[in-house]
Amino acid sequence: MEKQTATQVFESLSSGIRLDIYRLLVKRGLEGMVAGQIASALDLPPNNASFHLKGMTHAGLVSVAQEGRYQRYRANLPLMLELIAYLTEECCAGHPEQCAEIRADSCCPEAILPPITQD
Amino acid sequence: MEKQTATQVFESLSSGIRLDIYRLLVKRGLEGMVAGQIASALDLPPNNASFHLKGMTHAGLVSVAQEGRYQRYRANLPLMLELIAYLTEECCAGHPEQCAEIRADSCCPEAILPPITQD
DNA sequence: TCAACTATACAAGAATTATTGAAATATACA
DNA sequence: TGTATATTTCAATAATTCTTGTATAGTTGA
Repeated sequence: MEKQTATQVFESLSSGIRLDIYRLLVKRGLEGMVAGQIASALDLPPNNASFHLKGMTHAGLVSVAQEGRYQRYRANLPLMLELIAYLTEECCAGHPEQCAEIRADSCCPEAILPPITQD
Repeated sequence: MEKQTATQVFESLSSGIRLDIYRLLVKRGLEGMVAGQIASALDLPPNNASFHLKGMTHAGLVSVAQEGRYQRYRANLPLMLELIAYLTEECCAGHPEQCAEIRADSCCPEAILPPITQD
């Protein structure tokens, strides 16, 4: 993954509005939502929702498909998986035993580890 | 996880410099790096590195421990795991069969799925 | 074609963030 | 105590992003 792709995705999710949009779309899965639905679900002016959706689309975080006069948006879950891989690339290089258990648990987001202790 | 925590983490990673810092620290694992090392590794003015590290620390993305006159920074990996759980909360609600395979593969970041097809 | 509807594009001001240089704080060591 | 080192804080400017209102483009169905 290119660094610019990663920063664009993170920039997209750094706004409360865009984070709400993304999580809403993740919940909807393959069904997705059309722009107007998103705007009214989150009580946003349609042009503001459109502004944020444009940025998210450009970052690849959501996809858009035209349906007549509607625009249907869907979350791009695979991109999130690529992003996680990018972040943990070469994790704990040189000391694989350190992060073995961390990466193992990262396979099950439900299992949250306690914070790293500071020596 | 609180929404504000999530947006702060994403905001932290939305800058190329901070993303570089985070990935550098992930590679170092528990060993971490002191501020000066980080600045010279990334060819940054020390005060600029400090500026970004402060924000990342406030977001919880990195932790800091004093070692004499040095400040040692470490990546907070568990927070990233919480974040992933937060993002995929109620994923594909109502149609669990849709995302079953996606979530299964999310357990192994190496396996990247093709983009979601748009109907 | 016309009117209603959906959505995006554009422009302007407010607000936020980034970068740099200079100064300050704190620790280490002779 | 005095000097050097490590890091942070502060101030000022530059750059970017957010929000709102208005205008434009495309689609639908009478």
